Amino acid sequence: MNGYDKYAYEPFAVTADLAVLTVRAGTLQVLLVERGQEPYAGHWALPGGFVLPHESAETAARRELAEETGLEDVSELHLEQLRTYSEPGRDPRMRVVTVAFAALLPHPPEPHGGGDAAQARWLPYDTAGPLAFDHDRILADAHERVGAKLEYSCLATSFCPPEFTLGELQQVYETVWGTALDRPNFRRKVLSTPGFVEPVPGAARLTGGRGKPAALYRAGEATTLHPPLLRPTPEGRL
Amino acid sequence: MNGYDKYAYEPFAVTADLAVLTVRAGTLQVLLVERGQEPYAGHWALPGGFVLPHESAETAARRELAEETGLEDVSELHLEQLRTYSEPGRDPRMRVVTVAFAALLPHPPEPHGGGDAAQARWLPYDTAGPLAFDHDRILADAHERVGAKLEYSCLATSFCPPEFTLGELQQVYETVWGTALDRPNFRRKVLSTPGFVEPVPGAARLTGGRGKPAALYRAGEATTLHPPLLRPTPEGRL
DNA sequence: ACAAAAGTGTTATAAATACACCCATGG
DNA sequence: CCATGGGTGTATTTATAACACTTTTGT
Repeated sequence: MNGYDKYAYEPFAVTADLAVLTVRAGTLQVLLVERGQEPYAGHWALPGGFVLPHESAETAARRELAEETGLEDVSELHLEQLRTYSEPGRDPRMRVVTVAFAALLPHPPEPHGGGDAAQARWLPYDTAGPLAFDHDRILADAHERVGAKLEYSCLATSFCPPEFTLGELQQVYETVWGTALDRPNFRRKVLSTPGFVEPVPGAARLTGGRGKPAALYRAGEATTLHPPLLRPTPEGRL
Repeated sequence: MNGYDKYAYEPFAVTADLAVLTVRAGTLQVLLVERGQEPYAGHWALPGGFVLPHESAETAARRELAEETGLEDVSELHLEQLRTYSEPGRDPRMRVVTVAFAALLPHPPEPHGGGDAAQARWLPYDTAGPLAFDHDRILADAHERVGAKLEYSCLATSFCPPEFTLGELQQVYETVWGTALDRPNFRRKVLSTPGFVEPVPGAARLTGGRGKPAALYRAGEATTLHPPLLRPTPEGRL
């Protein structure tokens, strides 16, 4: 803690990278950018960029999110700080410490493609091939974290538009977890948790072209689920 | 992503700070160091220090932990990455990005006091007054995270010596959560979770000077708890 | 008429909760 | 013999899981 010579060490660059996730047509999708330069030119990578001197990592992440998606108001979106990746050698050029975030979007706008990236696109999570740097791992961590948070938080509504059906909400769980859920039980669970969702007087039919019109709900005040909604057979089982 | 001039920006310093927690005599205690220099000279702070050019944040945290506690083998201890604190102005001297970790220790060795700190000491969590920088918040985040992980992981055994009684294990939960638990139910829950603890043939009596000698257990193979062991009345209740 | 999706009801099982009670030891 | 902590048993309540069944729409 002594000295504090700003230039005593090789400087660290700090970046904020984003795993922007959405659920569309029953699949989990990620917003990826194609790199235009070496290293990893032509590879897909998570959007992100340097944290500027006056910014916090979260501010930088929000700025990158707005640039990449073209959304005007990004201030209300849930940003989940995942963890920080600081292994030496992550980036061949210099020492980069990356603070990773997960963002959950409802109905995805077509990506802006602005900024430095060659192009930005939504790609299915499963086929999001080998990514640049250690972004495969960051993306996997994001998936795991979001899956876990669905169990004990009301986060799932972040994937939904302002008004949604219980079927859509259930599809969020099923898509992220990769398992089917029993509809009656899911319904009871959600409705019996005070503040998870609240009904909207009026109904629309959305899920498919067919079927009975579903009642609409809005996200409620609650943020946590008690008791939690556990995944059928979690991986960590012994 | 263009240019990559290492010195284009004001450099960021990256530090790894530690919330080292232990349970002693029914209280949650934190390892704190007294600062010898401005700013916050005389204030208590979390131990920590710069991440060196060749280190990851976790490696740096482990190094600091060894220096501060004087423990020889720190490689087996559980280090939990909490989150990264990057708000500008956290440190009045320069731009410091801190990756925070929580460490859980069994029977605490008296702190070494080595390194740059004036002195290091275990202090009760409750009375760990206002700390330097934003360390109050980091410490609170550590407490919250550890409390939450006790619910669905076998982390509690990290607070216990290699061989421990179920009473000691229960005391970890009660101390971290600040609530009393029903002993018979706790016992059943722990023993019915395969791989949480495994019995040691032999018994000792530890908790007080009195009472029936308690059977000893070792930590098992399992890392997660299914179903979880939920806190009686979690805060996020609506 | 049929498929598809929403919504309701019922039952069986498993888990969490709240106790009452006995056992072994130190003072 | 009593306080203290360990350990066992059991009933109640609550939550989960697995279904069968009705309703409303589009084709």
